[in-house]
Amino acid sequence: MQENKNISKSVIRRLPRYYRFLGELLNEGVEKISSRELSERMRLTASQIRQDLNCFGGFGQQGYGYNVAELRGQIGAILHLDDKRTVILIGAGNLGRAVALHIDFTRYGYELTGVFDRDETLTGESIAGVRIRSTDELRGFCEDRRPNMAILCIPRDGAEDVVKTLIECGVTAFWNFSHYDIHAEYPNAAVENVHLTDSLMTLSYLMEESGEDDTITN
Amino acid sequence: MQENKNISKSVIRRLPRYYRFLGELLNEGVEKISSRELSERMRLTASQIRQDLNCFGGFGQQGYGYNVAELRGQIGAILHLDDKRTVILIGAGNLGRAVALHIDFTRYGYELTGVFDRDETLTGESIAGVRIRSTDELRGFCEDRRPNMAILCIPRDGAEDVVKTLIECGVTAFWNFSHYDIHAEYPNAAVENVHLTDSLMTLSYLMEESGEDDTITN
DNA sequence: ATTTTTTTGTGAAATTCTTGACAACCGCAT
DNA sequence: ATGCGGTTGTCAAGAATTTCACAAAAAAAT
Repeated sequence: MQENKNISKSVIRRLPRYYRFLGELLNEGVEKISSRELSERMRLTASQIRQDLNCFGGFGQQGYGYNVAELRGQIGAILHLDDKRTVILIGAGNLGRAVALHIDFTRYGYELTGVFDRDETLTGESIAGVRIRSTDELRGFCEDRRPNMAILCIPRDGAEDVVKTLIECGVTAFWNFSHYDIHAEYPNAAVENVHLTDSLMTLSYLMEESGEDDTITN
Repeated sequence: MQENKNISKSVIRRLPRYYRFLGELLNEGVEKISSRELSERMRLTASQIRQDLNCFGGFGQQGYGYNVAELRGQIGAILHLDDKRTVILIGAGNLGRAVALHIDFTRYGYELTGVFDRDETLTGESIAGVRIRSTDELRGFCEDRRPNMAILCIPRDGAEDVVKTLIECGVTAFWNFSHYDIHAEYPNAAVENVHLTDSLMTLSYLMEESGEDDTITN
């Protein structure tokens, strides 16, 4: 499988949603589904679903559709959800805590192995069963334990240095909740920026425009 | 101003980022900036910046560039960040609390006026200075206070009913952190879905592909 | 004043993404 | 066996988005 013929980012961004919907269908006991049925449920075109899935190989069967369990498994594999990975959290404030507690990491193959905060008064406390360490220990810990991914829940000002340190220690993936944009200085790093305030501002725009119709395309 | 000639969603999604970078420039005391300089900073093309801004009117001056403070103000206005709005939070779990405490709502024109949770043992507690109410009070509260927006930090199963209730009470904007997809049943609603797990799964994919280069376009 | 440099605004080309259309195929009923 | 309804995989058209390129305009330099 995995044809790897230049998969576009647009397709990748839809895969988790497919995975989610297929999980729901599985819960409901649905065994097979056609691209048309799925398209109605997900509010997109059947053509897009077929096109997307076809990037990775023929998971469907003509006249039948797609087997829900199998397709979900395939997408999970494409997303590498079966891989075992370790993750550290930088920043144990409100947001960091919530992410650590709210996300079911094991479900996506991750294990939370370290939590760091520059506020030394937090050192020793635990979040999600993991002891909070001082940021001073960050470099030593990473060189030793080699985490695969780092979650950044820190203010903008500290972020640049932390990223630099982590890159030096070989961390190449970042789930970035900070207001700092990790950019192309590190071309081999994988970055997902979660800019909550950007999302809120987008909503502010949409709120006003949503009534007036025909002003927004796509 | 505001030409309103079918602004595409892609452009809208970039506006908050412009706003953020212009805020930083302002903090640094930068007075004017050219599309080229801004493009280097933001890692996108100068052409795109000019094209984007031009959707809303000519904010720049040839041979000079853009005035940082003025441009930021204009984008803020386009995003309606000056409007006064009220928002309620549904779900006072880890994530709900973190959002309530972490986001500086007043900065974007919002006031948090209500918090609801179906867990009655939380009733009476306060988050961010707002008393937690039982979900039973939701309908009454909304009919009375008419909040403009609702933040959903609840599990998937409760979400559908809550959305239905809120729509009936005239709430038309949703900042949705739940796993439930609010979809086109409500064509006039403005929705921003923040699917954290989708983002995590995307990162899982990118982690694996980021080394192998030329497999991802865009 | 005049020229040079810089930079925007914008039409058009290039690229990317989505949708439409249909042949090939499968399962099922007859 | 054979035909029918349904569905995929895929190619090509269509739409949207991004980039290019340059005239017009402003500022700076001479």
